[in-house]
Amino acid sequence: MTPTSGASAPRMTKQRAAVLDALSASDEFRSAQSWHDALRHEGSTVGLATVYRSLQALAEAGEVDAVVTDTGETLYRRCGAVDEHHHHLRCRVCGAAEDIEVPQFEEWAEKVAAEHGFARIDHTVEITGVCAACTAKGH
Amino acid sequence: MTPTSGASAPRMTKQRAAVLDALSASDEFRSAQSWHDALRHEGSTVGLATVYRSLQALAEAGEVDAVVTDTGETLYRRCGAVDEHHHHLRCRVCGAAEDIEVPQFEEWAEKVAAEHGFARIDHTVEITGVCAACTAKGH
DNA sequence: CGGCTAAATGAGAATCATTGTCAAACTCAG
DNA sequence: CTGAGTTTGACAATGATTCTCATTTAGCCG
Ligand SMILES: [Zn+2]
Ligand SMILES: [Zn+2]
Ligand SMILES: [Zn+2]
Ligand SMILES: [Zn+2]
Repeated sequence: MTPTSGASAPRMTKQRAAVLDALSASDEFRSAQSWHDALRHEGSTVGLATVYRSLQALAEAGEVDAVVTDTGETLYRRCGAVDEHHHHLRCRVCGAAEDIEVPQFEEWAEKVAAEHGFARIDHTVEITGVCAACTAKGH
Repeated sequence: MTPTSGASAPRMTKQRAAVLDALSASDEFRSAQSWHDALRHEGSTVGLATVYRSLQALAEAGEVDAVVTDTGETLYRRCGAVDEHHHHLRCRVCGAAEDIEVPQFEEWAEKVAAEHGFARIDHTVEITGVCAACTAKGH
């Protein structure tokens, strides 16, 4: 065992940096496969598995947000407010999204859950639609 | 083409009835596979594909509710308030759930979306946790 | 600056939930 | 009852995500 306690920070490999870069350059929610494509188009040779692993790690670390679509696909996005808990208004067509806060929702959820005897509460609040740009394009 | 207009109501086959029965006998959110298992254990010989098709049809018809878990699995449940729009407080361990209403949420969502130029709004609000029974069992 | 070792990568196989295929079985209007 | 269009079921095919494992590499030490 390593004498130093705690979990060491993940290594900063060039591929992880590339993933982070790509995410930082766009404000859209995209799937792992989509981010992988983007990286390849930029000349990177990252493997698909690595993109999946990086995104998962980043999501767990709270560096990026992840949402699951109604088709089961997981989409990732680097949000402006890193680490801050928030929700999203996302375009189903292009993935563009904005962070939003839902007034008093957290408190309300806690209360309702407690009233029903539920513990270890978690919640999902997402609003989707078609953004102005996509609507203009006829979507 | 059939002279009568519109889509005819889906046929009531014994397997679709069986699926509906199973759903009506439980208040838990379960996956298609899980419902299929349950039906088989009851002696039914329904095929897995049929269970999937039935659940989808029922969900589209608004007869049952469907939620997508964070692992991408779709869970189905026959809710007390059929056809009424509502949200859920669900146990991540056993699937037990209760219908809940979120005060003024729909109106709020519409407003926020409109302010951002989004059209064809939809939303997801789900609260999950571990129910009292499951907590007692040490989950 | 090398050397070293555990962590990270990539190519491809393997999973898993879900969907598609198509011949056979079935519902139900007439 | 009968015929025609539906629905079913066994199984193949998908598609997203995960796993395997040999190979590379980041980060640490001297
Ligand atoms: Zn966000
Ligand atoms: Zn858009
Ligand atoms: Zn419900
Ligand atoms: Zn429970």
